[in-house]
Formats: sequence, C-alpha cells, structure tokens
Amino acid sequence: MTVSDVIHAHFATLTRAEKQLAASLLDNYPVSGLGSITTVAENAGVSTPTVARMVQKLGFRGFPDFQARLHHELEATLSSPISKHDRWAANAPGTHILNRFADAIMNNLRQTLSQVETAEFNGASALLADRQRSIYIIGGRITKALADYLFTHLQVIRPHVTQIASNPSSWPHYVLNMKAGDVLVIFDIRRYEQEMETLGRIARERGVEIVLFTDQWASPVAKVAAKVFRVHIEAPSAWDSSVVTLFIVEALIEAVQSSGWEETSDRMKTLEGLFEASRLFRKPRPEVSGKS
Amino acid sequence: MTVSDVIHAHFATLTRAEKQLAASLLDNYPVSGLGSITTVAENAGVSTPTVARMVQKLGFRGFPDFQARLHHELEATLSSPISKHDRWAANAPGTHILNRFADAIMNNLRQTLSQVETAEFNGASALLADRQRSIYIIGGRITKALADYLFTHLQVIRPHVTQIASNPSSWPHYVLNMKAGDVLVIFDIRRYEQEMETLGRIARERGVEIVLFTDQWASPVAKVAAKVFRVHIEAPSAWDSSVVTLFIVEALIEAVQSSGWEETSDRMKTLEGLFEASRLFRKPRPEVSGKS
DNA sequence: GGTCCAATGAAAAAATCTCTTCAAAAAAAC
DNA sequence: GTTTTTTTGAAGAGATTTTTTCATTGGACC
Repeated sequence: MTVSDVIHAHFATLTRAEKQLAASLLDNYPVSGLGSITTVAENAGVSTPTVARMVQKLGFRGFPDFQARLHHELEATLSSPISKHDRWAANAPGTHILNRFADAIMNNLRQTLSQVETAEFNGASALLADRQRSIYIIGGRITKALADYLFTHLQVIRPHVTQIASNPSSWPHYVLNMKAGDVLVIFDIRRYEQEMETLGRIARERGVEIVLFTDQWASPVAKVAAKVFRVHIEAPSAWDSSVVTLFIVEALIEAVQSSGWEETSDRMKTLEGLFEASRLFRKPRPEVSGKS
Repeated sequence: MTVSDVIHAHFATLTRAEKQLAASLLDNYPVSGLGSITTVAENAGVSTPTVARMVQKLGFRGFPDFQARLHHELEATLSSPISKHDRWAANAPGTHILNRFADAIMNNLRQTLSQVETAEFNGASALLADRQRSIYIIGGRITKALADYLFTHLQVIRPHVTQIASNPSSWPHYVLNMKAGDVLVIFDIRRYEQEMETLGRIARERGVEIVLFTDQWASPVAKVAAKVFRVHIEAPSAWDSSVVTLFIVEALIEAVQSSGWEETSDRMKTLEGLFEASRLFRKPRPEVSGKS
C-alpha cells in the first residue's frame, strides 16, 4: 500500500487544512513530500503542526517515518528496469483501459494541434467574438453534448447565442432568422448526418459564416465552411473520442472570452446576481422526498 | 547540469573517503542521496563531516542545498516524458492559447491519472455494467453536457438508463423509481450545487450506489458516494476545463461496453435497423427550406 | 626513522527541524 | 443567537541534523 493509497483512503476523514495538505502532497507526488516538514507545510499553505498531525492520523509514527516511506516508494519506482514513467496511471497495468486511452488521446491531441492552423483558430475566435453577429450552434446525435457545452458558455459570454434543436423539422425556423454575417457552428463527426450538409448549404447561401468541427476525414459540410477544425478522434473503443474536440472548444471559449473581457465580466456579475435572486424565490430547504 | 554530472566532473579530485561516498551516491542515484546527512554518511560508510565537506567541494552551499537540487531533478525526471513537450501546436507561438491550454490539460490528465484508483475505476465500471441495476445520470449547469454525453452512449450500450432533468422540482419523481442497488451518476464540479448533496443523501438512504465525478476539492456529495473520481480541472481560463472529466467518462464507457460486448453488439445492430426504418418514414429528401 | 601534511572522524556548537501545548478562530450543534 | 465542539496555527520545548573545530591517523617525502 503506497503513501498515495493511504492518503486516498483517509481523504474523507480529513479536515479542511488537511485536505489542502493532502492535495498538495498528491499534486506532484511524491516529490512534494520530500522536503522538510517546514517546506512541505509552506508549499501546502498550512502550518507545520497540521503536517505533523496529519501524518500521525494517517498511521505513520511521525514525519520522518512518513518520509522514509516516500523514499522507499521512490526507490522502487525509479529502480524498476523499465521505469514506470511511460505509464499514465501509475497504479494501473500498462494495458489497462485508462493507460491505453491516455496514449490514444495524447496522439490525437498532438496530431490535431500539429495540423490546426493558428490563423484558422484565430479567425474562428474572431467570428464568435464579434457582437454584431448572431451565433447559432448545432450538433449531431453524439456531438449534441459538445454543442450544448459551447452554447452554455457562449451564452454567458455574449448575447445573441442560439442553440438549434436537433430535430431537423424545426430547422427552417432558425434559418429564417439568420442574416448575412451571422455564424453557424456545426459539429459533424463521422456518421455524418445528411441533413447537416443541407443545413450548411442553405445557411451559406444566405451569407452565413460556418464554423465546422469535424474529424480528420472531414464532413461534407467542409465545402461550405469558412473555418474548419479537423480533429483526430480515434480511441481504443467502439466509439470515437470527443476529448480533443472538447479541448478545441474550450480553447475557443477562452479566446472569445478574453477578447471581450470587460463586457463578459459584467455579464458574469449580473448572472451571479440573478442566480442569487432566483435562490431567494425558492423554499429554504428544497426537500427531495423519497417517500413512496 | 545534473548533480550526477557534477559528481562525475569532480571525481578525479576526490579523496579516498569522498570517492567512496560519490560511488555510493551514484549507485542507486538519486534515491541514495535523499535521506539525512547522517543516513547518507552511514550508507556510504563515511563520517558526516566527509559528506558536508564534499558537497561544498562540489560547489553546493551545503547539504540542504545539495538535496534541494536532487529534489528538483527528481521532479523534472518524474514529470518530463509527458510534459516536456514544449510546443504542441508547432505553427503557433508558445504562448498561444492553444499551447497554454495543451500544457494545462496534459498536467490535469497526468495528475488525475496518477491519483485515480484503478479499483475505483473498475468498481464504477462494474456498477454501470450490471444489467440488474438501473442507471440514473444527472449533471449541473456546466456539467449537464457531460451527463448528456454519458447518457447518450450508455443508452445504446444497455437498458434501464435514465437522464435526470436539471430542474430539482422534478427529482422526487425519479427518486421514487430508484430501488436499492440502482446506480446514480452525479456530476458536481465546483460551485457545488447544494441540491445535489440533498439528492445524493436521499438516494443513498434508499440504498442507491452513487458514482461521483467531481474536482480535486471534492463536492460534498463525496461523503455518500460509493465511487468518486476527483478530476483536475484547472485551465488558463476563467472557466474550468471539462476535458479530463470527459476523458474519464469515455474510458468508463469503453470499459462498460467491453464488459458486455455480445449484448451491446446486438443492441447496436438493432439500433442501426431502427435508424434505417425511421428514415424510411420520412420524405425522401427532407428539404430544409429557407423561404420566408 | 623522522617530519610534514592532507585526510579523516569524534565531538561540540550552531542551526534547523519536529512535535507538543495552548489559545484563538471556525464550524457545528442547539 | 448562543453554546459547544472541532480545527487551526503561534510559540516554544525538545530532538535531530548540519556544520565547524580539532585531535588523530596514515601516507609521502627527505
């Protein structure tokens, strides 16, 4: 049982300052636990007694004992012939799904980023940041969650953001409102949905700028899109991975956000206020009753 | 220049006892240098003054300085294979948001994986794979998209999967249907929503097993959860990152899927058929008309 | 063999670290 | 809102570690 295991096992029973310390120890484990008790305490932002107390609570005879255990672990880790650094989840076998997935994601991320044009990214970010343009967002069956995520954030950052319902029969109503210069963000990953292409074409005809998130094989919508992100989505799974797509989405959100921070900041404060107000409307303790 | 390099560089000028000490340090480097000066001296079979003298001879300000250098090296070694990727998007400047984000995500991934218990992961996967148990999934304002993603996939993989609407007033209806042994997946990332804790507690009281996705500071729901994933969510942004959470979700989906591949495969084929059939019901070319 | 000098470790001094006590602050319970 | 309990860090006592001092050893050179 490693020190890390011990910390995890006791985590629930730790107090606030101790949790803070535990987090600091696990963060950059095990190096963060190597200095003197004073250093460890300072790094974690707690007092030395907290450190002394916690290691005893964890079952060690004292800080020196705790540290000796760390040294032994480190020795074991470092001296193993093929040192375990190439493993992600150190405590899982190399073939565990977590490690295989991590490898795949790393590859996807590296390949995607080596191909993405900074200009493309900046251009897309500028389109989404432009308050003159209305934004429409749509995703497919699987990518709906990503569209939803982008929508939830953009909605806070700026006005005039609309999420398009997945049901194609409702689309004409949205297209009706789009004007030239508006932006349509489409998520279309393989098993390309044919209606997407139609939607993209028609929007383009009306002068709408299209930002497309797709996979490396590129959805047919790419033909009419102003900005295209070709994301690598392979995973050791029957399903494609959306992790890297979400990565790009988040980076884009940040780019849009920072381009108009003043305004966004105001909007977020107002939103806080609204949340607060809506809380006041509720009953003090909203019981979720389980009685049958 | 590493400590090891320094020792080698000075090796010729060392005295007998110092050579003995140097050999001891290089043997099983760098762990042998981690203990107190007393321990190091004992292991090498020399006196403590020899150690103190030599490290000064090597150019360090004293034994603590020497040891601090070792710690830094260790830190770099332990994290390097993964994070030393200095630039992700080769064609973007190192400070471009894409590169800064990539660094942050890699850190999150590394730290999260080093902390996630394989047993915890396998346990959660087993819970979700058990066809005897019904699955309920709920997310907060931001994490709704993740809950949605998990739901969309699990729904294909197995029966009895329900997504809980975000409106707390509808929750009692869901709880009413939960029976002991059922599984409730909760996404609760900071700005923990208080109602989540209530929901978790009540579900737990009814014997429901809770799987929680939260951040490194742990939502209060953790107290009643059977399995907890504490994901690192830091990003160079005003928002938290959900990328690593999605990563875990996808790995979990794959784990659940592969545990019952036979059945899932059948279900997916049936689903294909249903998609096909539903297409036939529609008009041949569903025009998305833009006429106003 | 004798002298000298660098090298070494015992021992003490100085510095630092670890742990305990205790009072204040925070949280929880009432 | 008050009381009780728990948590927390400042301060200091005690232990340990690091450094320095210094006497001894062992080898080099005459």
